[in-house]
Amino acid sequence: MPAKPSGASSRRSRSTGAATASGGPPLSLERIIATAVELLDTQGVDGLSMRRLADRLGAGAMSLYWHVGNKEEVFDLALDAVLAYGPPEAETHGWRASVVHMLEDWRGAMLRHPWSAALLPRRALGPSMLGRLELLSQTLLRAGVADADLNVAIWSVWNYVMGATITRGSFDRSPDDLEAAQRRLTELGERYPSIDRSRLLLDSDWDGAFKKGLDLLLDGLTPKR
Amino acid sequence: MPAKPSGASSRRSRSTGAATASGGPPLSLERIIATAVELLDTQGVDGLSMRRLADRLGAGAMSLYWHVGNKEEVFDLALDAVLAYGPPEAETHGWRASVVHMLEDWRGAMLRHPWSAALLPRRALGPSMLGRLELLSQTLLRAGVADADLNVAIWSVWNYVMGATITRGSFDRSPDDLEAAQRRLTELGERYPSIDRSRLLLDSDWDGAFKKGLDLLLDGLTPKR
DNA sequence: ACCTGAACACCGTTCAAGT
DNA sequence: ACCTGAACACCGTTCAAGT
Repeated sequence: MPAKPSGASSRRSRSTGAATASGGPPLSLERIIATAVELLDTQGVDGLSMRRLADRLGAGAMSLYWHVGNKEEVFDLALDAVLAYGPPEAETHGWRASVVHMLEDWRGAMLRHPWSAALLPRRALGPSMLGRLELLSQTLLRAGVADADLNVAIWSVWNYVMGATITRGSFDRSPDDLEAAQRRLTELGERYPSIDRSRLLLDSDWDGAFKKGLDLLLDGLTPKR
Repeated sequence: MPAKPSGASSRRSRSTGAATASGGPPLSLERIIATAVELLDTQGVDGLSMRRLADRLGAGAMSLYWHVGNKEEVFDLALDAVLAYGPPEAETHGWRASVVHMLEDWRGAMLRHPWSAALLPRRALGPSMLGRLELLSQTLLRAGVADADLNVAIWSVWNYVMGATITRGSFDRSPDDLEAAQRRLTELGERYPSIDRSRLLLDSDWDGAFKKGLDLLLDGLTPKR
């Protein structure tokens, strides 16, 4: 069994490269991950199979296993790629702005790649999320959160973003679907009068609610001045 | 194609029943769901296959499809079974106690069946969750929440419970695993000094944090008297 | 009414082999 | 160093058939 790079080193293949059977560009970790993300975005989690991924890359079905240990690693790498964070170019003023920026960017990334939110809790934390956690941690300390309260504060924020985004994503089906669901609720009639009446499934300002709740949460977690 | 019950009617097979090939009790929706939950609890989401489920029931591989449309329906039914809610026998005093009771019961159910939290956002809302939402809705109204604020309040609570439980469940690996993860963090050294120092992955009082955060949230959502 | 096996179109992964 | 096909042990589901 030859030594495999197994995902760590992704040196680009130098020279012209014999390339793949169908004449496409040669395989590389970057290309594999980029195509995996593409496939996940368009076909969903169940749409990603090693065989389909290889096919899309113009490669033989088993070629991927040279670059990658197994399918789980593909998920980990795609997830980490999608969650990468480069802090804003412009100087943000104040700890609050930088926390909010990071969290909204995180949420945005998960909504742009709807498979990611559901996947994130099931995988180990990759560098992208560790980086975000580190930034969050440092910024909260800078904001005056006591050492003893730090972990609770971090997890509260984390939970808030995860809960809001997962829910929002799951109700982000087509308007027709939502209408149908709400109609089903109405048919069930007397069984669920209150949530039927409030049109719970339809009238929800997700973005506004997110911002508002986040403000409340940060107020609560942070020492009052 | 004969008319199938397709999950709605679950009338029990009367008479002794020819039973299954291996002589076990006859199939029924109840038995199928109960065994599915068992399998999910012991083997996880990936451990549930239609073939394995049938096998465990002492039935031929394809017998399930008489009782159930497809695998997704098995998930829906197992999820709904696990999330059923019977309000407490004893009279609870006050809206707050009854909200807290329902939410902690919900959280408890998801933690007892670790596959359920991750699955819930991906499936349509079943009767069990609709019932809980209805109860929550009515109770919040009783607590004085204005009609216009109701949906935001409901989703805030929902998001809170989901976020907290999914995260908690995902970090509920063996202590050894957690130690290893935290050690890996330490090795990465200067990269994540703050979360390494706070032992973020290890020192987390999940249950305490949940209760505290829920109290804060309910205070914030409910009109101050 | 309920259960069944054969068959189809897929999977992930190992392995020995090619260049 | 990198890519490949054959093969293995699985999947979910359809269908025609059994009782």
